[in-house]
Amino acid sequence: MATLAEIAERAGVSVSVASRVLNCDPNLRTRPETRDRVVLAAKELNYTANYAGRALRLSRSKAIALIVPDVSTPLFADLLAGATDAASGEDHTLLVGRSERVVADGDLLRRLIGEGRVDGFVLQRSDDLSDQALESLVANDARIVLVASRTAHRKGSVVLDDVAGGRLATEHLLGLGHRRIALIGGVDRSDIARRREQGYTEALHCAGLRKRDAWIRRLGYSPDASAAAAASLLEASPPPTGIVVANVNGAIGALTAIRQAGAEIPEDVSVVAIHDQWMAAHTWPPLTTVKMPFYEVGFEAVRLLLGRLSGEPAKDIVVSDPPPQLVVRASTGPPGNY
Amino acid sequence: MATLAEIAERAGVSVSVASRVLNCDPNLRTRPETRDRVVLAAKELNYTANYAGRALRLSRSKAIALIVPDVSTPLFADLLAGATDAASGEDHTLLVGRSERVVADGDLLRRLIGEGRVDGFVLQRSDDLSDQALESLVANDARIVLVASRTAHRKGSVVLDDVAGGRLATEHLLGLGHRRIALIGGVDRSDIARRREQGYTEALHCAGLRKRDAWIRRLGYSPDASAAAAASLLEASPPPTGIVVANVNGAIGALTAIRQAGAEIPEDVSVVAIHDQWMAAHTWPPLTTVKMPFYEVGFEAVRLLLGRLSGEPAKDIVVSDPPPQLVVRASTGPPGNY
DNA sequence: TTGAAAGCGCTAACAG
DNA sequence: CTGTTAGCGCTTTCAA
Repeated sequence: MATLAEIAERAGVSVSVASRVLNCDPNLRTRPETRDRVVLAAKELNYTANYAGRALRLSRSKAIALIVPDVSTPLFADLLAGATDAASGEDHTLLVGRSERVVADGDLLRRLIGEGRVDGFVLQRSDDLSDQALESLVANDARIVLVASRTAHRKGSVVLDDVAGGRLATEHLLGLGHRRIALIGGVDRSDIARRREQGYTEALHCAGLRKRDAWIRRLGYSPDASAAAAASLLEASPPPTGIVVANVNGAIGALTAIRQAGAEIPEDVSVVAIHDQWMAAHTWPPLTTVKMPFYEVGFEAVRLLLGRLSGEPAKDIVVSDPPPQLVVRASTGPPGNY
Repeated sequence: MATLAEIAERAGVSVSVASRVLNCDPNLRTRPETRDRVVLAAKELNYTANYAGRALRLSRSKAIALIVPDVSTPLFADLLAGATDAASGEDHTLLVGRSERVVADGDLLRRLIGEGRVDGFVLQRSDDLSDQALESLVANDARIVLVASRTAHRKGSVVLDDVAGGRLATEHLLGLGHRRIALIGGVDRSDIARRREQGYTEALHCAGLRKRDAWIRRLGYSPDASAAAAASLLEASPPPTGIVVANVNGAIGALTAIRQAGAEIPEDVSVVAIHDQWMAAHTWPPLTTVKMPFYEVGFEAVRLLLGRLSGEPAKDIVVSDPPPQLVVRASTGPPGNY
């Protein structure tokens, strides 16, 4: 590749002028003609600035990493797309990492930053990371932004409007006439799960209902955990006629378990899930969901991170635009009569 | 972070010695004691080599990119895991890109290399890229390795044993007693699809059967395309009693379409898919699949790329270890009697 | 056995 | 308006 020196030579100027022209240095005063020569030379030689040279000089790698617990869910694709778009919009590259590594190797993050490979991180917490471990991992580091979940003592996060999501899912069931509505939530320590449950509770209250422990399960978001939860809910007496599952992937497992237990969906029990993904249209029956703006979360998270890296103050963001949206398919219907 | 100069100073040696010690330079002869002092100093200061400095000096970024058409399928997770493991095993970082970009911006790849952001690419072809476009994209560039598919005129690829996969899926149905076996394949120009179809054909031949065009659909791997294909297959006369779907995601769509058409699985028609993913255990009925070693493909691909980058000759690899493996679930059974 | 020094490509402070 | 130059952190050649 062409170097800056070559451009400068060809344009008959010094490297510093070339550099400043190509970087659009605002307080560079140059006669248009020299400017044009530089631009032309750069184009002719197909110049692109060398990354390492710039990084070394600026001590900024212009790369950030997105660390997630699970890339095997289509939800991740949305997050990644948002993050990638925001990153490349600001001329940054995005690395993807899996959080098991990070958990196994406590100061991996700090080391990656130390090496100068990346300038910062967007981190999606893994559910098996304790609050304490998380806090110590992120400390008060401005170079780490938390995504989807947040912590009590630290600003710098982007989350969904989980309360609204939980409320919307529950209200849908309520609107269909359900009164015995169960919740398959996440594990206790997940703040996401707590917020979705709060939405569920609020919706119930607004309808003059109270939440009943017998209809609540908190086993986590995996298909298997939710399957187990669903099976046990069907044995409650009376059993619920509708179930809010706090995560699509869990709901997919729940569907299987319900059918294996011999119940019909939605005749015997309706199921609505929070989050939408393509597979939801291909379950049997197709799953009613609440679509959450996860792309936007990814997008905002890298915006926030990049902002912080250039000195903006810390803040916590709740993405509420677009708002959670109900996608009605066939897994929900009016309650049966038993 | 500590710099090499700081380490050198603390150890009372020159930077060059420090560098050579820390890089385990084989033809460096140093007395153990100096060596130890350097190592100790590095440990005390928690030294990690600065990335940009090294990259600039070596003109090697030690980063490679994995470019894929679709991150929204769990299959991608396997590929990524394999690629990541191989990359970090050789002290490289992995970037992830989506191929739409690459297609939209023809010389993105070359530019990324030019900038020195990455040393090379593992590229998974998108089906809507024509053979010609692909060839011109990768040319004979040693810094690009193709994954999952390959081209006629160029070495440097890692693919699955698709023929074996297609054969195994078909033999499974044959073994259950099916004689009218259909194929929902990929689009014509996909070499993956062609190989899987070849496996299908071979298995049929071995059983003394011939493939019939009326039982073959080549619409692509998406759930919707396969759904349409499945629906149309059910209207063939006579209809097939078993269907091999060349991709899990397609099969998930096919299942839906078949049920919507009112047919029972596997009583009326059995379905087996190539590739396995967690969702297959949660379809209804749970889907019988042929698990392919996609993690290994990712792994081998970056190995191959890294090898090529350090001068090894080009080659094409077919990953056949572990071999395709049948995962019997509930979507296949003996043919019904109609 | 070890050290000095050049130079990778870039930006920016400073000098003209 | 433009040029000179130092220096970011590293590796490696060459000399001692």
